[in-house]
Amino acid sequence: MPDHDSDSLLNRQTKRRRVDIGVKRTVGSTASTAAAATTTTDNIARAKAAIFSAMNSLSSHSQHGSDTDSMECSVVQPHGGPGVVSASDSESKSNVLRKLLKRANSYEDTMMPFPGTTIISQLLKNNMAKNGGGPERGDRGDRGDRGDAGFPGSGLSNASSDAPQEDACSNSSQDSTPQECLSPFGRPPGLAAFDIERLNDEHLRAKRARVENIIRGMSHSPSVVVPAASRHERDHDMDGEREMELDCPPPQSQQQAPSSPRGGEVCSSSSRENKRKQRLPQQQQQSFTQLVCQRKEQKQEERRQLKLQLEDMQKQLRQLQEKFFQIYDSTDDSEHNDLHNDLHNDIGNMSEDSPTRSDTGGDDRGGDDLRSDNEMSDLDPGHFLDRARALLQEQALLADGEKPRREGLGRSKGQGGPGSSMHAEGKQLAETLKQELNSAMTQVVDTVVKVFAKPPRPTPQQAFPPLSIPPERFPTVVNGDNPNFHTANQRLQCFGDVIIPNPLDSFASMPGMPDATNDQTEALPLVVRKTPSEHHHQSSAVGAHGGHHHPALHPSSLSASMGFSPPSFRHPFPLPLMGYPFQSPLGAPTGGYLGKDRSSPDSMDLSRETTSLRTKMASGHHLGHHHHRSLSPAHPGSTAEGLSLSLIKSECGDLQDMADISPYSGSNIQEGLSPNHLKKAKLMFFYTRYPSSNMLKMFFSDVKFNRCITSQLIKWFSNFREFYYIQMEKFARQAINDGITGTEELSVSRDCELFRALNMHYNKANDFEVPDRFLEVAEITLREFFNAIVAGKDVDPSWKKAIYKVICKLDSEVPEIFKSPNCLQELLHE
DNA sequence: GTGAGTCCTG
DNA sequence: CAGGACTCAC
Repeated sequence: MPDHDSDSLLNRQTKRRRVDIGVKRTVGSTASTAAAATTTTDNIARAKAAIFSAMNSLSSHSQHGSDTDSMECSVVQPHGGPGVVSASDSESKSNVLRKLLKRANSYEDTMMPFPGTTIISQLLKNNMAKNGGGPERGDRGDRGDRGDAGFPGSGLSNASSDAPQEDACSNSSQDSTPQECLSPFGRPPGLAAFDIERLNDEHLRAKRARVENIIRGMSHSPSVVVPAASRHERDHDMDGEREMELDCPPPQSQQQAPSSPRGGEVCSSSSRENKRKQRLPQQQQQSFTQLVCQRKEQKQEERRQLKLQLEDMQKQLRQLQEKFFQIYDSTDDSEHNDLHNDLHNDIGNMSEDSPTRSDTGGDDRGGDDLRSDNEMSDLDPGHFLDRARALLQEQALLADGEKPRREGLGRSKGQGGPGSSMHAEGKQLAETLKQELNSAMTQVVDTVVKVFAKPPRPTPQQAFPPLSIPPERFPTVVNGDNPNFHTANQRLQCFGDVIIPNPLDSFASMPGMPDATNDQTEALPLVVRKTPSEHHHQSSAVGAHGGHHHPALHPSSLSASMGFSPPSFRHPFPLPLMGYPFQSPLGAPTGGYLGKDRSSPDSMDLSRETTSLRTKMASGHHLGHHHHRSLSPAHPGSTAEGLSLSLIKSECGDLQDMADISPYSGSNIQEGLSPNHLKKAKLMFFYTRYPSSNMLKMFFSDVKFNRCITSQLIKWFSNFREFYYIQMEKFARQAINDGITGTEELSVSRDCELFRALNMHYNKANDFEVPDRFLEVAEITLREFFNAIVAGKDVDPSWKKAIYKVICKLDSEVPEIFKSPNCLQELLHE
């Protein structure tokens, strides 16, 4: 996995870790890497074939799309008369396949309003076919179980026709035995069949029947036990492989779901089987009975997986149907007639044709196929169940009295009144829906196909089901009971999210899960995947501002990034910020400050200070600034400052009294220093360079003093002095350089450069008249520096201390007005 | 040990 | 302007 330069180290590490895990997993569970790779390729190829088939379903509305399908499946499919069932296996095979394909096309036609559903049906068809039947064929599964006999009412006579048919189509290579190639369930995969239980039972029974057939065949030819076994095993493996290729992915997504205990079962079972498989190479002579037992276990696992997958698909299908019904619920009856007719026909298709549909017989779709399907389904109790369910669903969605009309409509699909205006509207709606679904579907399909087409650089044979498997691979497959089966699938699943998006996942989650696409394209290897619903929920929850966060602690993005620390944030309304606007000496709390200073140079100063404060805040201090922001959005500067100061308080751990003061309490005592306090301190510097702590307390009586506040104020003045002395030294040296020889030539006036620099620093707004005394002190200081430098005292590291001593004695008394909290306002208004 | 102050850095 | 390191006096 290529590391992106822009990725942070953490991300890179994470990615690497994930990849490593993935590799470990794969390697750990792979007995034969090469074989596993081949199997993976096979799986990919098959998945590709399935995708292409689905795409064809989308793009091809033609009833003859079966040609394409068969071509892609590498199966030469002669076109025979529909409904003709040959007694020979090969013919039966062909017919069944053709039927299936045709049926699929007819589904496509009827399902056009639901492109996604069409694909789902395709996939389901594949799976169901592999599993040997449709959901509603549980009873038939019984029949098949009893003896592979043909189904009464079904045109198919072989018990194992359908699934292997698909297998043959997708794998296109196995010398499948007739039994394997023939499925007892030559019926269309019904999506409307919501009876999962029956489907699974049928599936299991079909598997069992096949296994028994295999056993029988093996027992009849002991002389060829090993080769036959190999062959059978290979076939079975291929079959299982194919099944897993489609079956596994959805279970994986569900495996991750905490609420899916079956996922764990599958996982454990898979691991168990893998272990078993790894042992098998040393037990080449083990009885086939044992293999059969294992096969049964595997079938059960597959069944469970299939069940989960079907559940997902059915959920999505229901969502689609409900949406569709809701859309047309508001339309009139005529619309219902037409659209519901179509829809129900589709549903009937998915549920292997409903009685109603069988009655009509005038469907647009292939009549023969449908009829045969109907014939089969008519005798199926499960079909009535499905039908009843569909009706109930309709009733729930439609107004009373709709049902009879619907029934009548059901009889004549496509007979909906074309002249109805509502019908036209409905058509428009349908078109819109189609387009939307088509676009979504196209996106997903393109993505999947793209991904599939890229990585393995498949050869033509790999792109589609390989025609043959290298003989040398047989032993591996046989011995390991297809050990690569799980391995490859695991690998596919593990990297499915990144490298190989599972086609089933994409399709399954497509209709109702817009996130599915993102989910798949996201680089989330080995990361626990949520079920689509979970995903959706999660994303929605995130969108809804993370329901997991405590309401009181809703940190803003900034606070979150800064590492908001609730414990240190005891007061809901930090006073530094809160109090500041209310006592602002510069004007009204709400805007007076900004309104006045914004136009003045001082506002820039304050902005700068604010910026610095913000910088400080951003430098890793923890503040509940989101409260400030929300409470005084009009005072970003003061807010920041207050925060900064409150931060200081927090850091000092002197927050005991903070909770006592509320910004609305009217108290003049602030918990922190505001920008105005800083400004005031600067102005005070014109009078005193070395204020004592007591003095500061006196002049900042509106501030609740603590160690931190005092230190802060002292630090302020220290900084003032620093700048002051720096300027003095600077100008003293400059004077020396200018050739001044005597201190008498040195003077500090209001228009001199030194004063301007100082005034700019302490009185940027120039809205305060600097006392003359300060000029005197500045002049004295400058001369001191000049003399010291001239005397060469600056060689002494502490040569300034003597100057400090002198200057500290020059402090003058600060006017009483500075003791007023509103001194700034008063001073600046003078 | 603590506070005040300075120096240096950012 | 703040913070850290450091010194120094108490």
